[in-house]
Amino acid sequence: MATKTIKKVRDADATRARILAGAKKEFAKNGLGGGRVDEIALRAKANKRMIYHYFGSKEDLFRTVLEEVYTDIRAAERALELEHLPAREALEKLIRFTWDYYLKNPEFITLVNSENLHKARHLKKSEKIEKLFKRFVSMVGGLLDRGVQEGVFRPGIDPVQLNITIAALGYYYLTNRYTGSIVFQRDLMAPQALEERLAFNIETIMRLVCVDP
Amino acid sequence: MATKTIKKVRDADATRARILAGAKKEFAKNGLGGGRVDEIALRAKANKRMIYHYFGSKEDLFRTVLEEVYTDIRAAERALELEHLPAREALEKLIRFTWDYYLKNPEFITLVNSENLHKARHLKKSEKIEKLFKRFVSMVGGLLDRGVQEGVFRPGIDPVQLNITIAALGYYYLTNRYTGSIVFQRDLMAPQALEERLAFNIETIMRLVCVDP
DNA sequence: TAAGGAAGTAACTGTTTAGTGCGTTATGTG
DNA sequence: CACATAACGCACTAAACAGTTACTTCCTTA
Repeated sequence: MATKTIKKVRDADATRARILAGAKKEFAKNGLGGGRVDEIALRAKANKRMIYHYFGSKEDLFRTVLEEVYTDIRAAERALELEHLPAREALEKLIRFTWDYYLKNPEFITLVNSENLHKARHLKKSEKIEKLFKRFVSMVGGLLDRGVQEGVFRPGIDPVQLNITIAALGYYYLTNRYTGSIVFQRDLMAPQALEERLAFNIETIMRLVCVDP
Repeated sequence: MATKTIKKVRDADATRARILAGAKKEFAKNGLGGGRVDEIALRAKANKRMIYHYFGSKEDLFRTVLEEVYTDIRAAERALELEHLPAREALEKLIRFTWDYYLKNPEFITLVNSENLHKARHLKKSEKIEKLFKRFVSMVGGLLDRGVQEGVFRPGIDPVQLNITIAALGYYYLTNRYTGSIVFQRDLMAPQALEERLAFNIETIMRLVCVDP
């Protein structure tokens, strides 16, 4: 059966994409320092030479992976279209989304951690990131203003602090899932524990933001 | 001048301690995967052979470093003696302490991150950790109960969830200081920014816990 | 359809790495 | 003082590593 997208024996785009996906997995699992180029080639079913052909170096490959994951999460956030919801509903939806995204994309957290271990030196070289976030912060700022007008949110809350707080509540719990399960002696990843935590996070933010929580 | 503690040319305890301190720095800076044993020997002004003599392997050295930093933070927490303060004051003191400790001991955060990247496989082998935390959780539990009796805290708050939340608010901000400063386009580590964040964290927790915030 | 460039490969290089074998030197003890 | 033991250091190994050389194979297009 002939299809429009014939599977080529040689396909630059597909190979590049496989390498990127392989790199994401490998770096997420072992960090930048612990990640192995040979292992990435293996995962991507590509020759190691191709990695250097398409990405130049291990560090540049890591930078590209980072750009991709940041672009992805912001795109998913934009797709929520929070502008069309009442402020309170929109806020709860954002909290739920952030939690679910971290839960379903654990590599996002480990990659960001790895980048911070390296003092964000790869992100510094990236040009496309800053614009991405400006839009996001102003969206949350608009959401807060709208809530104040509706009479449901307290005025004077900094959108950046709120963003950080929403992220923090989910991120910390999930990035420390392993040590946390040991020191607190309970399975933090059990379905019920996850539900409880999300409810706790929503309550924490609502009490912080709402006039009448 | 003769002193009680003569500086010996050969001093097993001192060498062991220097290695441990060097390892803490190196692992904190580069993670377990990126940390180099040769570099640890250099930092510790010890021969690499001694590392294997005292600690057996790189992994066991990492485990020992982890045990040390967890023991240290819990010891500092105990020294707060929160039992002797009114509940509300005690809670605020705990929030401030957590923030300050992360700020002054940034290696704690990076080491814990590294351990979580490796799914806590070193902590799993450690025996002294669990007891350490049991005491801590029950202390916070007692604090919450006391606050309820005093009529200042809401009843029914899970001490583990509260612990996680207090830690999360500081930890996330500080572990993501580098990427955060880029994406939010403000210096998250500026003295004023740090003050503002601590105040925001205290408000978040107080609104969550207190009857009349 | 032929040519030229791009996609892809295997085998290599020089270096770095965790870990060791074995000899040397200081130190507490009888 | 002697001597056993523990502290220490040199110089090595085998493997792993990021990156490269030199080559072959396929695909596009003129």
